[in-house]
Amino acid sequence: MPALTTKRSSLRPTDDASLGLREKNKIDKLHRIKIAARELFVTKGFDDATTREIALRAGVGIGTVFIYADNKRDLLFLVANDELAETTSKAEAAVREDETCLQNLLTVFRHHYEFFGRQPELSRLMLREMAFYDSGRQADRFQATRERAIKLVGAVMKRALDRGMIRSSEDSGFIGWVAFCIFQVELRRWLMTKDLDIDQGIAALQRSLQLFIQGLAPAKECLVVSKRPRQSAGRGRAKA
Amino acid sequence: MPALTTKRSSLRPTDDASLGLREKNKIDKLHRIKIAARELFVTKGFDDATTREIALRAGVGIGTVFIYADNKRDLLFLVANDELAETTSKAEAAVREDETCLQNLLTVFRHHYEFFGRQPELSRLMLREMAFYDSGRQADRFQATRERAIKLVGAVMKRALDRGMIRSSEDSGFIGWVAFCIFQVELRRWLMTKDLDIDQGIAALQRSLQLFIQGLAPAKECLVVSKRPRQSAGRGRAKA
DNA sequence: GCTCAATTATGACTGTACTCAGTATTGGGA
DNA sequence: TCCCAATACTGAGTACAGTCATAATTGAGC
Repeated sequence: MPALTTKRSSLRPTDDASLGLREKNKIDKLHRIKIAARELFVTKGFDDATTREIALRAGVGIGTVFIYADNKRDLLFLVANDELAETTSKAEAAVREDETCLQNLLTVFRHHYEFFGRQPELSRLMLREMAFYDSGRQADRFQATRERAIKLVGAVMKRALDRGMIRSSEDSGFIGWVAFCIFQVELRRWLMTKDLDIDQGIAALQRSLQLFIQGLAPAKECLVVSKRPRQSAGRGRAKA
Repeated sequence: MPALTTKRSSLRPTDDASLGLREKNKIDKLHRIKIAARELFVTKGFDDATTREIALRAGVGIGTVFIYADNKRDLLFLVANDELAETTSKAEAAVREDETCLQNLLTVFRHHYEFFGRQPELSRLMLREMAFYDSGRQADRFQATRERAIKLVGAVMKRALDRGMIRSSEDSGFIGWVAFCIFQVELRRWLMTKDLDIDQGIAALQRSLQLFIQGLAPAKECLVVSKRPRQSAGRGRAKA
């Protein structure tokens, strides 16, 4: 069981004497709600974990829960935000100046596969909201972290462009975006598989990214030589 | 168990004397529920349309609604399935033997942009489920139509490969899948914009797909050989 | 320490999706 | 025609997410 709790970098429960009682209580309540929600989501699943039970376990009233998260879905992000931000930071740190573009992409994405693979059911729910979130308190932060990840992929691409390892008329941010598109959909597909084998998932992603890098351009010589084999006789599907 | 929806090509309310009363009633009820759900979803939005009101308007009991759809989300698919299937069929028919790969892709995807742009709020909800649906009665059919669209993109790619308009060591089905990945995420992004201008959305998609087709290869030998202006690519954009 | 406006917490209450035990309808067999 | 099992329909009932008027807590000014 890998540590479910976050690094103690940011929100620590209750020290820091500089804060007033009011502030300390708020931080503490938030922390308890976070812990309770995580435990119940993980053990019972999202639907079967009731907000009342979360409130009970956190030792707060039901109304209090909805001060810290806008709705039940938002609780999901509350639970995941710290860990996801940390995942992105680790991915940032793992990028290597001297590696190939593809290798760096796979490194970044592997960190995310590991994160999402840890709690598949919750990940599926989170990814569902990732696309169209209704700006809840916590979903905002989630989205911000996602932007950071997209930027990171763009940075990887920029480095590769600068060093001449790849070539394109488009700018690195846009290239990163397209790579991120592929990552997102591949991740989704992987999360629907049974065993969730990371190496297998990454291998599939690698294949897609390799295809993206290679492109589909016909080698010029081929175009020149070949005389467009016109087999347009049958199988015409076009109508009207 | 006879399927609820697939008996006839397009469910018309109540003719076909060969059917028993029982069957006819079922088809009729389903039809009324579909109409009622569509009207209320469109006028009041998904959240504000209550299942009770849908039942009332359809002239059935609330329990009956949940015989035909597994849950409220499933009602969404009930409403959209016919139209989406039709959209895919139209897209299939619009593919042209003599067009470029990119052009055919854009034609297929434009049909889908038009469909989803018609009811943006409902589309966003539907797309949310597209990735991870919890196999409700209607969601299954939705997913099947999606598979058909992926196959269609693969077929477009196959044709382009066969005619030498594109080149790749990968098979057409897989190439189609990657193109579909890009389409999906671009569509999602487009649906989050304010004005939902189709030409604008398609232009963005085109840029991504063009990048995919071009690739990022530093083109070792290709670069050396390429003295020829690639005239065949000069088709530019579609009707727009 | 005391006062009191500002902030934070609370849980009874509301409206919702969805269930299921019971009722009504159908069609084939007599 | 009538009967009755199989099928389809129903709405009162249940459990839930989320609200909001009220209560409790805090800390600055005295």
